[in-house]
Amino acid sequence: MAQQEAKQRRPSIHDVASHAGVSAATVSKVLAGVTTVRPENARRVFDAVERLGYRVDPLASDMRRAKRRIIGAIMPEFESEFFGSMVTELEGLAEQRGYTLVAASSRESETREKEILARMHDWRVAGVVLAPVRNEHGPAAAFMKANGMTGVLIDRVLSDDAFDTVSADSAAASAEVARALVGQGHRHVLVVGLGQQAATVRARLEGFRSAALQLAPDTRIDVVLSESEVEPLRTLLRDYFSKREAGDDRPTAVYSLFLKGTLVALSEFRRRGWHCPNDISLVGFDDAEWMQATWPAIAAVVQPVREIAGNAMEVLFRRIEGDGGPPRARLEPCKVLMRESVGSPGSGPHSGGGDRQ
Amino acid sequence: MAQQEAKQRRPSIHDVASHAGVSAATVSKVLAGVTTVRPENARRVFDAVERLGYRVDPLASDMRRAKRRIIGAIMPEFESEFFGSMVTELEGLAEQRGYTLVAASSRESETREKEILARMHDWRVAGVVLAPVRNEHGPAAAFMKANGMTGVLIDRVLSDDAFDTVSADSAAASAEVARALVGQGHRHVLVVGLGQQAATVRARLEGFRSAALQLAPDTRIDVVLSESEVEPLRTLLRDYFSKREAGDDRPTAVYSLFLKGTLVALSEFRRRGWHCPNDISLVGFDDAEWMQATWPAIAAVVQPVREIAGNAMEVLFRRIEGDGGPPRARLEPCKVLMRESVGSPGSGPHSGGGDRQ
DNA sequence: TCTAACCGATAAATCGATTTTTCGTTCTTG
DNA sequence: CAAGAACGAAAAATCGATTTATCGGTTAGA
Repeated sequence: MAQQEAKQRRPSIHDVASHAGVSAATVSKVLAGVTTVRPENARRVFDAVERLGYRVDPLASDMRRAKRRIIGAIMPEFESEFFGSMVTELEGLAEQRGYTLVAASSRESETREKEILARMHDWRVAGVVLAPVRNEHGPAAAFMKANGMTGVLIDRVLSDDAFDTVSADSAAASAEVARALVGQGHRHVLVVGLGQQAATVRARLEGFRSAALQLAPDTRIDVVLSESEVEPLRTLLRDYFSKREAGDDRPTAVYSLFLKGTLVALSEFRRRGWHCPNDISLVGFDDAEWMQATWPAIAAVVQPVREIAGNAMEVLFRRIEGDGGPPRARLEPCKVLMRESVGSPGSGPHSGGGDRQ
Repeated sequence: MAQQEAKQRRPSIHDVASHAGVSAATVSKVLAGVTTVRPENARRVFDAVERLGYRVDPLASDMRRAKRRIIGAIMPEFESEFFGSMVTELEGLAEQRGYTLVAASSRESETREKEILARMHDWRVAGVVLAPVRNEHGPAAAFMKANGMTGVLIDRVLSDDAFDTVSADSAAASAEVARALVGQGHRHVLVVGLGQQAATVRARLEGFRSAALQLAPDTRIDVVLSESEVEPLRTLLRDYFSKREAGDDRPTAVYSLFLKGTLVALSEFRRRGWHCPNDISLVGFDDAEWMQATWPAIAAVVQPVREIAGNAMEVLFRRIEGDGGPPRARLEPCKVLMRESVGSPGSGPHSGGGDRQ
């Protein structure tokens, strides 16, 4: 039933109206759940809807209202598990409230980020969930501000004076990593990161540093940051290890502040024939499915994707519904999974590839 | 300049018209590039557009035309690199042609897949790129057919009598994997897969089997398939290995037909203390960034994401523009990257964890 | 000279809904 | 019993564009 001839024009609200013998306005009201309609007419409308297989055209529907039921989501990339599941979550939450999510990737470019935002503004989206490439002070957030758009900033942000922010509590997680490493006896740790993501990198670095130094003031913390690209980081890391190896004072552990850094560190270990955790320990910010399948399993900070997405959507819809309170910065706690890639620095440097496990 | 008062109603085409001293129709024509407008008027329109910061409302614009400039994309998940970059590519291609991409995740559920499709039909999208959960014969494709939607099916499909299909040439790639493994001396290989994805799983399995048997007719090929979920596969695999280990006839190599299978196999190796490639070799369908950073690096079949996306969009737009030719099934060649996880079965079974490299 | 074709532009219809206004009944109530 | 409130539904306005029909004014051809 309700099987219409394919390829045909879909029935409009007027078709339903004439089939039910009422006006289009009445159909609209019935479907919106207005109670001031005679039951008899409501029934006939429902019948006609059923018979014609009618469904409201969201485009036409949104046309008439001030706020359209579309949410925009801008992520720096779609290729990682973190942003992938973030989009999945956001889409589900938007759908729950009858909104459509339009997601776009800024591909780690602030220029593109702003263009996408302009296009979403053209669509007159009700709200935007923006995961900025760098931080909350970029051109995209400025654009949103200048055009009075409503939105939430997530992930690589700390706090903002115009928008709500939701992100992982990087500092606390990093402090926990520091406690774990220092607790295992590590006193010389290398931290690697990407300077571009200034907002969170600083929080992660300082969280780690202060916790480590508090527990063991003699801890030596080296830092290798690449400005904006991942590849330069590989070179910097290579140089760093070469120098340290020559001077025989290489770190006993590496803490990567972002996923690609973990991969770069791992492959640099490979190149040098170092094995985790005997030759060096490794912890990375951001978990991934493969990390528990490889040997050794890689220790990682797990970001609370569901919580971030859920909170972002909640606060966003509050704003859409007119909440005018001051913007709030929310931090969600992470989980730190200490896996086999972390051990005591016992075996000492240059221990070679002998025994594992 | 063009900096309007924030939060204010955006200028409509009528605002531009009155500022330029012409009618809305003229503005529309000028912006559409119609040449039958007096240059003087065109200039005034452009001036007004500039002054007001006017941009066409895509919603209102699409309202009036039969085909809306929206493309729907449905992927089984967003969490993997493959589908993540697929969405990125599709989005870029849609944007290039002035279309907006609305992506949704079916979360590996055929029910959800159909619901999403129905919603996209409500939006009257111009076309759909569907990566079905199972294959081209599912309810989603049937829905598209019944409603006369235009679309392309990608990835887990072979060919269809109603829609164009674009996918990786799984069979050829699997044959190449077979040649590589047999060439290295493997004569007992386990193939693991997910039965749900019938379309491609069969192609991959048969491609592998026929090539292997052709080269070495005595090759023994075991198959472990889980019907639809990943977790059962873990159990099946565990049972399989236990039995084979007891009988002292375990395979010397594993070929996983999909990414999660590779992860399951890897962690099962971990559990048993088997190391690649000394104790067992491993090749997986689907590449991932981490596979070249771990030790050993994991051999994998790389699917041509860009080519698949590019072709899908090209054929889709051809259909949107009215091409009525018979549907075509397109196969894009894969690359096979043989990495360290594959070696000769020399060390023999139960070789233990001694020497690596 | 009169009509036909042509030009450029405007008015009006249209897309498919929602929302406001108007209007005819029926029900209260003084 | 008449005035007014209440009710339910239809008519009309609206959202912001595109497209078609129309129209006045030239110019060309018969």
